[in-house]
Amino acid sequence: MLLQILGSKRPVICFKAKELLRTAMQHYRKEINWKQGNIDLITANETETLSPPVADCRVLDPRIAAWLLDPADSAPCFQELVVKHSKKTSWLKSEIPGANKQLDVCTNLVLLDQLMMDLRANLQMQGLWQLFYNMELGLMTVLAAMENHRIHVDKDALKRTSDLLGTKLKQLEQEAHKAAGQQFLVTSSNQLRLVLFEKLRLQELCENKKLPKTVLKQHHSTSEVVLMQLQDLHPLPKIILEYRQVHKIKSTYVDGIMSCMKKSYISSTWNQTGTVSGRLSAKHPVIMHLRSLHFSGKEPEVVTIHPRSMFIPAEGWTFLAADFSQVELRLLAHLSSDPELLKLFQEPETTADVFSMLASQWKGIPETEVKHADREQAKRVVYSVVYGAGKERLSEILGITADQASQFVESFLQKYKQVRAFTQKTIQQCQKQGYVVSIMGRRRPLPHIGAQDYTIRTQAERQAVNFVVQGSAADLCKIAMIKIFILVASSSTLTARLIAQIHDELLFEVEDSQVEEFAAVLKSTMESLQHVEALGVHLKVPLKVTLSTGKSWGSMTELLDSRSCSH
DNA sequence: CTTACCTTC
DNA sequence: TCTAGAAGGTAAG
Repeated sequence: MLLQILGSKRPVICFKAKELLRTAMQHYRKEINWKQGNIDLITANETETLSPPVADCRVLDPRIAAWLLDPADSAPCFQELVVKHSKKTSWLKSEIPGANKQLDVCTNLVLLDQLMMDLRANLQMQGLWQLFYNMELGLMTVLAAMENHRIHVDKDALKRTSDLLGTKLKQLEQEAHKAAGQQFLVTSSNQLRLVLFEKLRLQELCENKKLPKTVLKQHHSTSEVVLMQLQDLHPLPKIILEYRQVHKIKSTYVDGIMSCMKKSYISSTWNQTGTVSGRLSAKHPVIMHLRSLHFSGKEPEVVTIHPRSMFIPAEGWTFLAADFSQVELRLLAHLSSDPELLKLFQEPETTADVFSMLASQWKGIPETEVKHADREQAKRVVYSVVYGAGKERLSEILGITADQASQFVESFLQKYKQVRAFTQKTIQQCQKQGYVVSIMGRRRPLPHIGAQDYTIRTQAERQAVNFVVQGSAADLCKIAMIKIFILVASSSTLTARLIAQIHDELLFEVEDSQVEEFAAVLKSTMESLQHVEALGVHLKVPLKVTLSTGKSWGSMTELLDSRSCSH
């Protein structure tokens, strides 16, 4: 019924309870334990590699079922699930003396069975069974395999950067002491407050500005906004700001990873039911958030830290990353059928990058002159606008006035007329049925869609639009993961393994000799998802996958299509 | 604008 | 003094 298999932390649940239980008892050295809120029954101490028969298995997890019905309540414990979704709640409450007491295993098995049957009926009624059975349950084994795999980390390099950042912090600390004219604990906001406001009396130099006070006591705050306002008056605030930035990077991205390491590797835990949009989320560490950090070194030279380059493939293996280019924008083109937007993707065998193109148009510079930052800005602008950003927010991003920003929004939506039609249609539909649906049938109830309160209602409206696109992108990525997993599992030669998923990017570790072969099959498999017959998915735009390889995650170079190279 | 996680205050 | 939660920063689109 409920097994924790293959050394994975992922609980696994089956219908054929008795059989599995017996088999499990025979094959594993297991202890039966029932932990409330952590619904595992049997813990297998032995591990086994995931092989095709396992890849095929479907085990019914009520937590995932409940999450599909309403992604808003993410990780309820078993008892909560029973109370919320099972008809047999009375059974739970009345016949078992002491509701808080741990129930015996048999009782729980009966409850679990009933719960899963009720959930099944509900899923089928809501048209979510396919999604549950084929997508989410199929993904479960993929995630289990991914969690089982280790990502090697260059611990020495990590240690070196940690030390480097440490010295940088020491330097900044000394500078701060010099600027303050005294020793003090830089990390302490109390001591900083004493120095800034009682010793240096900086607040007297800017009485025209209002300095926010802490809520409880009427002290001056030392928060970032305050320091920003003070930075022209004295060197100290700026030093503190830089100190805090470097300190944060060090603790989250360097020491954070280090503390998650076991020996020489890390292995994130993936949460399948952690988001409302259907995306995955990862913890320990959040490999999704790693990025480069630039800061001034001792001399004028600039030191750059690449946390991703600490991640290295196993000996004889290479990282291969596959990225769905502009997925959400492509999906928006499909969903809205906007002719201008469709043209962007359909017409040119797109050599050009959409965001670079838009950046060059908006900034009036040739496309070859478009910098990475320009592209990034264009991307943020596009997504902000289509997801309903207000003029204030947009003016922040673009660094223009609110009036200019609202003009910008107008002209954008004027050019891509059907985008607005799509958002309106989505909101209407949500108002009518109380939920929105992604391209593969994932749904999100939005009870506040008809709220009286303007703020609450409009937020729900934006969430509705966002979900349809973001949730569809999540669907696509999940299908891709499953397809590739099955493909590799059923191949007699391929050994590639999935390391991580960063939303629209899949990171694989591939044997050196197989890189080309796998790259080709990966690309075509992912791009073929434009049409998924079984799910009735037929996108009006092609999907584009870009591949890159490298001997570290930090130094990936684009892998160009071998076919286009040969021409 | 949305979706996450993690640290600081 | 401690800690829960808001705020703010990061990522992704």
